[in-house]
Amino acid sequence: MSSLELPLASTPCERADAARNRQRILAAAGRLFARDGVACTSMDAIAAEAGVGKGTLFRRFGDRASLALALLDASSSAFQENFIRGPAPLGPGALPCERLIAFGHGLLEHVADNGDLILASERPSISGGRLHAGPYAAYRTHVMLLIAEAAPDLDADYLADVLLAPLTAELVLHQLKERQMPLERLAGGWEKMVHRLLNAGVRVDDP
Amino acid sequence: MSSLELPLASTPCERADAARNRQRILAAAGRLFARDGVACTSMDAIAAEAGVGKGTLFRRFGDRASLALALLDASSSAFQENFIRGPAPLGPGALPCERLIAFGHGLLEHVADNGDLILASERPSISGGRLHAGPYAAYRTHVMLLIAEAAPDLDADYLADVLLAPLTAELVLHQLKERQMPLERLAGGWEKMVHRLLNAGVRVDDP
DNA sequence: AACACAAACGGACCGTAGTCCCGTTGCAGG
DNA sequence: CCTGCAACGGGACTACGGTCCGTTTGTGTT
Repeated sequence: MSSLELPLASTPCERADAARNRQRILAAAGRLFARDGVACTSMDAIAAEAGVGKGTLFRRFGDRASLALALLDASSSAFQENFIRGPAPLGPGALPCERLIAFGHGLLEHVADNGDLILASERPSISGGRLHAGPYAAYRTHVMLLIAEAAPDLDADYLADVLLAPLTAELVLHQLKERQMPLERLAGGWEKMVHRLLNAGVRVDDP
Repeated sequence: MSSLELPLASTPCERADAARNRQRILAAAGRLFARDGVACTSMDAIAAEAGVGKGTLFRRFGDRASLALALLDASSSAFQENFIRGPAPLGPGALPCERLIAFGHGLLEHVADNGDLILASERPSISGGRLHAGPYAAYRTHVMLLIAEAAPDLDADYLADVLLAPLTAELVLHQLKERQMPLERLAGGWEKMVHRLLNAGVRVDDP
């Protein structure tokens, strides 16, 4: 645990056939997910479509959730880059409260765009999977720092979990699809909620 | 469709062997869940322990989640009864904000007591399972009414989901077990959060 | 008591996620 | 170019949730 070596980083050259197969698998998974939907695509089908054996698929990606995570990596990293180093109000430069609101808007959009894939990446066999793997830790740290900056009297460590909870893919997709709430309503509700929570005692101008 | 006869309504009494087997199955499941843990108990094992076939098990309870729900029914119904008709501050009689805080405390306790079972009942194959089945709808309606009463200018329909999200079994168990947050901290954080959200502009006395 | 029939029973069966092991192959060193 | 070996490949295998269907059994009727 202490001497954790990143396997990808420590193997400068992945064997050529392995790299080729990884690409094939990612491409095949993307194709099938787009064609049949994430939920209706089995790992067998992905392996077949990629022209590799099942063993290879699981050797490369460990499990279904990690494969979904790998497919999400690009857009997920872009979002992280934006809220860490991007332009205000999402990135540095704006007030913490405004950044937090922008973060919620960005995450809502990210979930609306990549919902099914995120859901698949959050559904591992072990309990509390999404809280361990994936970008949750990064989101959490970011939100915690913003809360601590905006309202030092609050329990930022706890509130970070609280504020991330309503942005969960399962809930957001349910609100969008089953409950037919438009994305703008979720964004507006989030904005007002964050304002009231962080600026308690300060009158918020509602337009 | 017009001359539809309800088959269930015409069979007031369940057949004796069916009732006997239901009891056997519930008892066996309770025993194995207690002995080996919910996550490590297979449906096959429950059927064997109950001395019935697998078909019978699934005929009675539909799927794993519903079986967990049936085992939860007693304590879950008791909690519902309490916040609907029980004594204040959980039941009627207190201010909506106080009732909402008490509701959160009650639900946190319920989750802390029955976490693994709730988790099993929330993990069906279909997406967003916990939002469709189980007591979520009742919780949601209750919370929505309290919000609407306490702060009519808020989007109670949306905020009900938001406030229930941090009380999810997955998150609460993670906070309690992995993050080692004591239950009192979650309760305190919830209380302060609800106060700030519903009483924005009103100074809350912090002891 | 005998009967008829719906309901319940139970285990064979299926699809899927994930594991394992052995034959194969790319790659470095001689 | 040849060789050794560690990593890779692939499919047979397991465990599990869930379904199906031929058989049994409880129950109301005559």
